[in-house]
Amino acid sequence: MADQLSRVFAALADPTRRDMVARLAEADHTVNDLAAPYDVSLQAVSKHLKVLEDAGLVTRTREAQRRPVHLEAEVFDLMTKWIERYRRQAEERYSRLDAVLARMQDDDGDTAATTAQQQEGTAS
Amino acid sequence: MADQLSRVFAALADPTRRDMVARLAEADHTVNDLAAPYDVSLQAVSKHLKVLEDAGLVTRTREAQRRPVHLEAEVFDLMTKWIERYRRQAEERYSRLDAVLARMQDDDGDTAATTAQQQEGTAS
DNA sequence: ACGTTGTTCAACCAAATGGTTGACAACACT
DNA sequence: AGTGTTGTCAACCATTTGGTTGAACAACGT
Repeated sequence: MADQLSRVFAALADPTRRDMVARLAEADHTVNDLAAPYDVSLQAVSKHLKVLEDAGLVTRTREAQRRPVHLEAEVFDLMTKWIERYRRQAEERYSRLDAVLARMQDDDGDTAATTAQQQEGTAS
Repeated sequence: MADQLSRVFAALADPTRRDMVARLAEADHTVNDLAAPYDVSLQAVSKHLKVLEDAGLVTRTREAQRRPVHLEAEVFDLMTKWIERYRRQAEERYSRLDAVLARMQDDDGDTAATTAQQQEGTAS
């Protein structure tokens, strides 16, 4: 279908699914249990769960007739790794830029109007 | 349209958009610049940028004809906050469960077959 | 065997998504 | 003034998504 990271992000892009994850963080739940608060059919909830399962966010084991749903929190790491990597990169870049701007203030350069992105583009 | 958290997750659910964000973490880019590596029309890239902009992940300022795209890394916090909250909650639950199981081992309870989720459901 | 409970599968529908092409707006360069 | 560069807007198309209903399946209690 798509790479897992895409599936995880897509799965969490829906408020109902995020709410399910939130509740599953507290305790495992059956499908009926999960469906109770929402004003949609049981089948719709089952579909949402399939999306979460395909993303690797939950697993379902069998227990008599019930299908307890269990949150697999490790998948969160996939996202945080991705996010943190680029957040850090961006922040480092901004602080480098701050340094450049501070230097320009001191020097009173005549290239002060040049935009930040060009500075960055040519910076080492 | 939808809440920002949903928009941010949805925006990052697309590999092309994630790649754009990755490149924007390094340096600001113009639209043409951004579009170069991808095998899609410029208009498609423009649409992707609109999605990222609506999510608050990027801003576009005007500079002559060019429209430099700039990454707004603060929005990442929205996601990490959400993710970390439930990850922590889930992890705490698991360690509590570990404690319960350990206690059961000691006691050699006859309810050992009872599933974890039921233990959790009635715990605390 | 039979009904009940819990859950999924199948077919369908409306809206959103990601892509296309064509027109055009804004600016820069002669 | 005329041309090229950079980017967006509008209309269209195919696919995906989130929802519905109705039927089916699976595991129990009787």
